[in-house]
Order: sequence, then C-alpha cells, then structure tokens
Amino acid sequence: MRVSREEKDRSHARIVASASRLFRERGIAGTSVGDVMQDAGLTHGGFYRHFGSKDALVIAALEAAFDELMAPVLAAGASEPAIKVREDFCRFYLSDEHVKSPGIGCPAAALGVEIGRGRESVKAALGRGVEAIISALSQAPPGARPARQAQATGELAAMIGAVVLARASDPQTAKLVLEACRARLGLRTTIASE
Amino acid sequence: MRVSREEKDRSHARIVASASRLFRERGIAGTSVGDVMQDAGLTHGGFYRHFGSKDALVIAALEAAFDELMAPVLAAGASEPAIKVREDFCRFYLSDEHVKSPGIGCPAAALGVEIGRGRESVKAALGRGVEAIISALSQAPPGARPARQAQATGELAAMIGAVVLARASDPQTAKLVLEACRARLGLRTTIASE
DNA sequence: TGTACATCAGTGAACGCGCGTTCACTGATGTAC
DNA sequence: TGTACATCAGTGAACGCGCGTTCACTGATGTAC
Repeated sequence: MRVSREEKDRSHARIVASASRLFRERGIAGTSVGDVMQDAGLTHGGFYRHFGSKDALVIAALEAAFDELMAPVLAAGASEPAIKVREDFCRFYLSDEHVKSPGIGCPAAALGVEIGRGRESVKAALGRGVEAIISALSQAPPGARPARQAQATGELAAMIGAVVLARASDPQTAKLVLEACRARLGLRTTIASE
Repeated sequence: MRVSREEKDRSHARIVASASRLFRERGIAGTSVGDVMQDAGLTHGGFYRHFGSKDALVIAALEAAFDELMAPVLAAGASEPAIKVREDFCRFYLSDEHVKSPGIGCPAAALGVEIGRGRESVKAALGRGVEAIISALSQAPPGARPARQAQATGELAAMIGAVVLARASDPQTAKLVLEACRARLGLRTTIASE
C-alpha cells in the first residue's frame, strides 16, 4: 500500500543508514540488497522505488558515511582551535573503538580496496570523501596550500593503513600497530609507553 | 584421465600461482574457483583433487604471495647492506608499478580488509606474512628488539595505507599520496620535488 | 621385465543456494474537479 | 469541502545467473605379483 511522502523519506533515510553501516561492516559484495532492506525494516522488492541500482545505494551510503565521520569536525567549526579538532579526529581514527566498529568508521579504510576495483562513479564518490578529510586535516580548501595538503595526505594514508592492518591482526598486534602510528603522528599516548 | 605425479605437482603450482595473482587483482569474493582453474588451464571440477575448500586455496595463495614479495629481500641476504635492502623494499612498495599491479604486490594491501572479515585460519596466514615483512624491515627476528619492531610496524602500516589510498584514487592524487608517504619515510625522491 | 588391477587427476554435468533485478498486485495517498 | 480517480510505496513471487561443492565417469599412471 502506498505511504505518505514523509513516510517514504523516512524509509529512504533508514535504507541509507542501514546500507552505510552494513557495507562498512561486511563489505559491499558481502551485503545484499535484501540484507539492507531487512535491516531498514522493509522487504527487498521495494528497493527500486528508492534507488536505480545497488551502485546508486553505495554512492548514497558513502556520502552519508563521510558526512557522519566529518560531523564532529564541522560542528567544532571556529569554536575550537583547529589543532585540537585535528588531534581529536586522529585520536578517534586510531582508537580501538574505530578498529572494532567499522560500521561507524571511515569508509576509506573499510571500503577503499573494494571500491578501487569497482565502477568509476563509485570511486569518484569515495574520492570526494577523501578530499573532504584531507581538507579538514590540512585546514585548507582543496587545491590550496599544496605543502600542507601533502602532509595531510600522508597522515591520512598512514592512519588508513594502521586501521586496515589493525583490523587484519590479532588484538595484541592491533594495539601495537595503533600505538606505532600514533607515535609517528606525534600524538602523545594516554597510557605510559615503554 | 590420470596424470603423473610430476604433472599433478605442476598443475598444483599453476593453480596456486593463478589464485595468488587473481585474488590480489580482483579480491577473493571476486574470483571464483572456476576463474582460477581456467587461468591455470584446467576445468573447475578437478579443483578438489588439490584443495579441500576455497579457503584452503586462499591460504596457499597468501603464502605464495608473501614468499614472492619477500624473495628479493631474502635473496639479498648478507650480500647487501641491510639498510639498502630495506630501502629497495620500501621503494618498490611505494612505486607506481606496485599500485598499478596488485596481482604481483603485497597481499596485506590487496586483501587485508577482506581477510579481516573472514575466517580465523585465513587471518592467521595473513598475520604470518605480515610478521615476516616486519621482521625483514626491522632486521630483527619476531619478538626481539621491540622498539625497532614497533618502528617497522608503523612504517609498514603507512605504506599499506598509501597503496590502498593510491589505488582508490585518480592517477594524479595517487602520485601525491605515494610521494607524501615517501617523504614521511625519509626516502629521497628521484624526481625533483617542489 | 611383463601383466593385471587398483588408483586417482582431470572432465563436465548437476546440486542447492543466494544474488540483483523485475513484475503483478494491493491499497493508502495525492490530485483534479 | 467532497468525490472520483490516478499514482506509487511496499509486498512477495519469480527471473536468469553464477557461486562453491559433489559426483559419475574416463583412462593413464602406479603397483603388486
């Protein structure tokens, strides 16, 4: 039965939220359209009233995931010193929580490899999200201040690698990987190091 | 028809070599047992004369891939200064060639995320390979010299992230990512940088 | 060394299963008068 | 505002397809005598 415009919008938002989490947790190939719809409390047949294809859902899910990831950074705005915002972001990125919960984490770390093998339109959506992170980390708009952008790019790459490696490792090695990356980024550790 | 023991061994080696390349190029889920057997010049039905499951093939393919990746390092042995061997490894790791050809590259970068979501036995095989790289990079056996191991771990994580990010990016951004990582590792660039 | 037979690597059809996508249908919503 | 009808969000069955795995079969290889 037909539902109201507002109800459809709510369904749409639930589908995107479910997809955004499940794709990051299980991978895109590892998450079926049916899985997403069930998680959103719907049946699979209705999916194509919302998206033209699974790829279109992936793009929407990526955008939502990057928005979610950058929300604290954007919310802080000018009310906090830029250096503090950057450090908070890096601390979250290199946290046990981020490693343990890919569903609420960085899409580049969770889906970068899979998307690198996929369609150009999906790669482009990931690229836009990566650019947004680099801009925020370097405190400079895209294209400007190449030296700072380069540094931020290197730092992001290091953090992505740390999270990828930590997730593939046993818990003990994972801690070591995160700590090593924190040290390389010049982040002081709360726990006393040896 | 039955073939000789030697012929079977050659088939086995071809299956592993094909799997090792195809898994890294297309992902594990993106490569069927049939794809591998066809690439090895066989038909899919014979696969289970060689391996008990696709997972068993993944483990064999991972071991072959890590052996291949570390071959130049081990071949150099004591005949070259350790620092030179390490630098050559890092230069290859951060090369355009490595980014462009995952099929001959590091399994941790190509398959780490997917394997992180998979079975424990496969994760363990990846872990052994990662340990081997860290030992080679730190010039120390596993477990020994924790400070150098920690540094090597951080460097490997940075390189994995750079390759993952470069592969997900457009060619121009990819170059920037690799260059940024080289700079962070203290590797001088052949091309003059700005 | 020669012979008879058991073994088994490789083939290709078949299995059950889950996938992305399509479709006929339902009935509440939205719209035109 | 009320009525008649078109729209369309959501349902659940069905589509063709490819997957990992199994199986009966073939015939050359390996082995026991």
